Amino acid sequence: MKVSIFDVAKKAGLSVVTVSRVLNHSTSVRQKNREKVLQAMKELDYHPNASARSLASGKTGIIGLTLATLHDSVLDAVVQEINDRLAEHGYFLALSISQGDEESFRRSMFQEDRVDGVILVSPANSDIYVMELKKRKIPFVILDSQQRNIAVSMVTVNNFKGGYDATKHLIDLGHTEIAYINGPESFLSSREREKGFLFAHEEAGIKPFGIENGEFDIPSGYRIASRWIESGRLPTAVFAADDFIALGVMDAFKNEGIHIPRDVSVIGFDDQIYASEFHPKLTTVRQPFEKIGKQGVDILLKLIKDPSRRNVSIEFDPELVVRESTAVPRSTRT
Amino acid sequence: MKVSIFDVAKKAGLSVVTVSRVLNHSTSVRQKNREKVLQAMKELDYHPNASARSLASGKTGIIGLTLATLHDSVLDAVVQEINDRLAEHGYFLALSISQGDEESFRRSMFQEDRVDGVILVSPANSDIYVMELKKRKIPFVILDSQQRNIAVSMVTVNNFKGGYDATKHLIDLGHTEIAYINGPESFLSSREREKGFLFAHEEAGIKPFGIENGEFDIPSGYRIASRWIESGRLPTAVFAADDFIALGVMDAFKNEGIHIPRDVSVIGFDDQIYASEFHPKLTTVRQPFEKIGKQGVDILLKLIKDPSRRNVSIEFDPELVVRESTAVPRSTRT
DNA sequence: ACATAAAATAAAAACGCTTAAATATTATAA
DNA sequence: TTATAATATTTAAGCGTTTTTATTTTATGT
Repeated sequence: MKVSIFDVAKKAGLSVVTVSRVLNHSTSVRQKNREKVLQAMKELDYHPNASARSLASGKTGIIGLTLATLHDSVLDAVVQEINDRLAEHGYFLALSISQGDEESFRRSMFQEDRVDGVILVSPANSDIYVMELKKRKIPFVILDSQQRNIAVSMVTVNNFKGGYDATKHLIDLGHTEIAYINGPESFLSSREREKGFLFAHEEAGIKPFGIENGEFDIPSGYRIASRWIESGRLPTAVFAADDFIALGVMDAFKNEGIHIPRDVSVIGFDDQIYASEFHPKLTTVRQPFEKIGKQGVDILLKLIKDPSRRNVSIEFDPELVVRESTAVPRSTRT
Repeated sequence: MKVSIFDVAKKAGLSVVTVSRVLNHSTSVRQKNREKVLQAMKELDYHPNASARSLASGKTGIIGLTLATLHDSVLDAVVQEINDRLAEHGYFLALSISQGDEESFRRSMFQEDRVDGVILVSPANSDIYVMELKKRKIPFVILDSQQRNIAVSMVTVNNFKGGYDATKHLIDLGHTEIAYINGPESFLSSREREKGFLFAHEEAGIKPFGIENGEFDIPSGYRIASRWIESGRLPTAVFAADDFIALGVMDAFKNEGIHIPRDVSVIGFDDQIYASEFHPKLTTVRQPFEKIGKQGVDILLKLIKDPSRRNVSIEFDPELVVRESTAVPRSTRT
């Protein structure tokens, strides 16, 4: 009892091709006939079958989105933006949460011509994705790449500059005892931010208070700050590789009555939502997530339209957002 | 130069049907021939075409997931579980972030036979979804429903019990001045938790300190706690309708030197990840997100297998998780 | 070894749409 | 009015599978 394009055609007194034409917004349909078709569709409660359309046209209207984990609120903004932009263009989003292991990838939707294109967000080991996607000739773009691969399209953020800006802000305030808590070394972003931190110190001719290694999470910040407290030797400012670390650091300090920013300044990275919801509001380096998502979609859509198009890489500058967690160091005060 | 099922059949010296059989894990294929086919597939780097399969079989292998927003870390666990379970069964996940307005729904993937089933998570106004899905005969299940609709399958949590348990915990500790900060009244969960809060008080024969209204976020908790501080009249314990509110409350108290749990006890709801990452670690009422996700998938899959199956509703009990943010009230101490 | 049941294979018909080529209609200009 | 160009429509051929239905092969019991 399914109503097909034939039924619509019959009801409208036209051919199926004409119906198909109005379905695909083709121009070659007389306005009068278009209305007839639309009317027939409505009366029959007709809904096109996506599988049939895909099979015939070779396009699925689906974009695959690969995430390493859902549990990354930083990505929410990017994904939301991707979702919205894609919806504007009539695409649907297929989700693939994959740790980047070969097996889960093989089972993923890329294998069956299910998608017109793919967006990879912060892929852990993008190599295996890139190889397969290229082989299968599926257009793709990498967001927040952890590799410096020239042969692919990607949009990234200048993490070196972000690290530099954050540190410079602290130095300009008068700090000379600045600690850096890094994210995992495996992340390019960690390494780049660290370089920026180091460069700012060199430039100012001062030595870092120290560099610690953590994960991108609250407990890392808490643990490391607690160690400082125990040791009795505190930095006057800390630059955390991400907001969660910074939040953990603040939590540890605040619980010991160490006031922020009076006693210690803290600056984060990302400007994810919680950064401005806790007090003092976190000074941080903002990543332009919306821009990243939008740009990623734009690039991908162009790639889909013209697969021979050459790859493009776009890098955005992050932006320093000064809020309440940084101030001049205590010793400088009158 | 696409390699199809015909090419595989020819290479293996068998018919396309046999190839199709091994593709669909049918039993009617001699082991020897199955291997031949698999071998041919590998040699030709054959990948089946999902659109063609869907068109012929009437099944897409895709499950639609509808979320009101991505920005709800509470849902991450549910979505993750759904993703994993679905992957186990060979399904893919199509994401639809929709505010529940009619228009975005019309444009959604449900309209073109794109999905075999749908999972609705915390839908704001599920009516329009339910109507359309039923009309289109698409199996679906609602998780964390905000409506008490009997004619659909859903899995929920007993929020009344959660509210009661949280409050009872506080009362058992000796508290008699307990405040409740509610989520939006529009949420069934808010109203139910409040009822549980009230019932525990009635049962104990005491009066609540007060009931406030907020959103499910950190600023709400902070704002309300700040008001209490300003007024100079504090409850000895506060039950927050969710962990974010609780975190906001703790932030406000801690910044004023009000110690938790010595001066004020705080209990949350959900047990989302941050609950145990800040200090003191938050006592809360845990929602079994994994179970909810798993059960939702199970129900949906059964519904897909047998659409005539009658609807089922499952309700899980939440679980009190006592950590560090609650203790006996100050006055009770020796 | 033979009849019979069971299992495997083959041929052909959908599945519902798009698209290229061919044909018919309408508009435009001479 | 007629020729020509521009537009719209139709006919027919796929798109790559699955799913009957019919046929052939293999296994089972006597």
